[in-house]
Amino acid sequence: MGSRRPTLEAVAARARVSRATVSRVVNGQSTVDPEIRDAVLRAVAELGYVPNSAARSLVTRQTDSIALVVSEPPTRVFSDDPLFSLVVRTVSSELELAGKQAVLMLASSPQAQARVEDYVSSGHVDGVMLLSMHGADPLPGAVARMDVPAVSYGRPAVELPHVDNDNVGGAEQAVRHLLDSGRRRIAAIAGPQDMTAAQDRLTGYRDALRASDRRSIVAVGDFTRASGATAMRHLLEDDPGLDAVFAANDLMAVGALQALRKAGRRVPDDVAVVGFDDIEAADFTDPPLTTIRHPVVEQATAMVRLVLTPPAERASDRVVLPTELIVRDSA
Amino acid sequence: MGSRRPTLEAVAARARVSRATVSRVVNGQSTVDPEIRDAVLRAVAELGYVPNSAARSLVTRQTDSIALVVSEPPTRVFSDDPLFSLVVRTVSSELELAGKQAVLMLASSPQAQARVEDYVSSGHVDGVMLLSMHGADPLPGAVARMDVPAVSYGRPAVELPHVDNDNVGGAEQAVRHLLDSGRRRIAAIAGPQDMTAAQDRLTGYRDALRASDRRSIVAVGDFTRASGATAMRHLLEDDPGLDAVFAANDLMAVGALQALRKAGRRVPDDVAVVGFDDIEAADFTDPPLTTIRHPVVEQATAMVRLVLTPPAERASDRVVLPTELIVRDSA
DNA sequence: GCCGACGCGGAGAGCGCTCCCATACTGGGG
DNA sequence: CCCCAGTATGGGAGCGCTCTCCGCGTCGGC
Repeated sequence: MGSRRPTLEAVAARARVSRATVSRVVNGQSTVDPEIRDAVLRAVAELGYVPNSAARSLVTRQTDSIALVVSEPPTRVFSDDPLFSLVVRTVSSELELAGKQAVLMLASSPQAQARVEDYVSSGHVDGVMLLSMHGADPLPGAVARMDVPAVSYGRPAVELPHVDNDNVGGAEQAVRHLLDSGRRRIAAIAGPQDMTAAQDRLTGYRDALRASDRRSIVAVGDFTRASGATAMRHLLEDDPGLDAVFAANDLMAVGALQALRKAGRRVPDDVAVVGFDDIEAADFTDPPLTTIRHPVVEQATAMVRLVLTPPAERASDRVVLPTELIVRDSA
Repeated sequence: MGSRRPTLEAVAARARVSRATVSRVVNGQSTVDPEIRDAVLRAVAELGYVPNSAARSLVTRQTDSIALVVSEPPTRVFSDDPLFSLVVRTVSSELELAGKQAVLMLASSPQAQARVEDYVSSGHVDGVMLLSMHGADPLPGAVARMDVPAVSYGRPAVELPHVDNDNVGGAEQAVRHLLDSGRRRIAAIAGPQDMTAAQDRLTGYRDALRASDRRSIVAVGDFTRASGATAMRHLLEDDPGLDAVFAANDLMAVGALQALRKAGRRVPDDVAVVGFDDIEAADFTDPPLTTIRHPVVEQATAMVRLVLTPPAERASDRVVLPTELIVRDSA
């Protein structure tokens, strides 16, 4: 083992051809005589030749790997884990299909961010995918300025190609469902407003209410269950007559469910509840949660496709995927 | 934008020194006159120079990245997700501390495995970490044969440096706890025997029983909840007099809990139950599950340390981390 | 029968970097 | 005052690969 790996040169010598010819064979060019091609292939097999990737990418200027940058502090929100896992897995296997490799980078700390920037600008990767939800995150901006294709999972705060689910439309869907079932006084528990998803969901709620000429009543949470419960209590104090609530994510909806029960309101009889995300647990709550499902796998797939498509050939720099209303018992 | 990135050469020209000197400065060698060093640094900053990693690793023969190869079919076992997520995060940030990058690779299909082998042997990475639990997995064997440091998370079926938790000891701990609390007839629900962890846990169970001269009674599950319930039913049929059960993982323990309830046995009064893993849900079962916790983060950290240490300098090729008995209400 | 076209293989440059080695220059001791 | 050690800098080779020429040979058409 210790010995150096065989080079193109060695293969060429063994097959009695030139380096160029071996290169042509290895890279699958058609202009090679079948007989010579076979000889080369045999030499490759005998020597166990594998091209040196550093040498190759030095001249081709591409690396066949794409970075997936996750810029959330680890396990920040518990509900992120399944999402993280699913997105990582989808991205990775989708990339594999295209003959590319996923390089996972965490960018939780400022130093880590700097490392990411260096890594990317040193030409390690052919593209960058961002998984980052906070508006204050400096990374999307930084990445957008580098001359490497970059896309984001979810709408970033800055101008950057991205694929998002239709948060506005999903929220509208939720509220319209409430409206259609005869609810009159529909409150919202909004998410942290430094996240675009939270902003968009609030916008959807407002749009839907405005369209039907109803007043909005909003409490803001931070996407955790506890904050959902607190927000629900406030909402109940402010407007005891409310008969429905739209929570910007399921975790907060679960909190709302608990607060509602504690306040003696029946769900859905007295108050209807709709969540957002369709997390695993939504099916196990009491009552099971009506919610908005968004296509995580499709979104990840679309993101991969986007980053792999040269900007010039893209139909659009922005993909928005439809959401789906999942009706269970809570509304 | 658009234009080529500046090279060492450009920096040298601007700083009016030679390439070699710039290289020395960039790589932090001490033998450079402070004045010249400053001039170089200034040129670097002005030009926004970042070293080309391909060129560098072509000559240094190292890439500063390490592969993390996950060879489970995606989301096979639901309980794997948190583990996957935690290990990935730990490995990634631990590697970052050492100035290395994590390259995540999925090797679920045979083609993907082949890709991994090519990737590794083409010199893309300086080391490989394996996350694979099945004995039938051919990858550990393949990787062990290449001249790149490889380590495994969990004991692999083949000879390969690894860091594992003490599955044998943990199972012994569990059984001993049962023994100490006066249980006389202790059954086991074993995991799939093509996984080393499952083998070891069964061994621990047997060892502990043998030490106290008791007979073992074993049903085999596949680490899922449903299989735990089924196994429990069988155990109850075979030996209605049993008063304790050790399940090789928590998911199966949860299944056992359900089967026990359905059979009218009270836990822990009639039958004591101990699980393994200490998953999130172990705290929420009824009754809360007594279980064996193993140090996931420490294990991942130790694995990183192992792969980063040249074989010659290693104290040992095998690290085994202690487990901890978490006593709740089920036993 | 000659010439152009075309197909295929080879030579060689060069990608951006590191590192060995030679060279210049400094200072201290004899 | 000269020489030699010691130290900082430059020159240059070469890592392994791709790709652009270039040339050779063959074939077909007029």
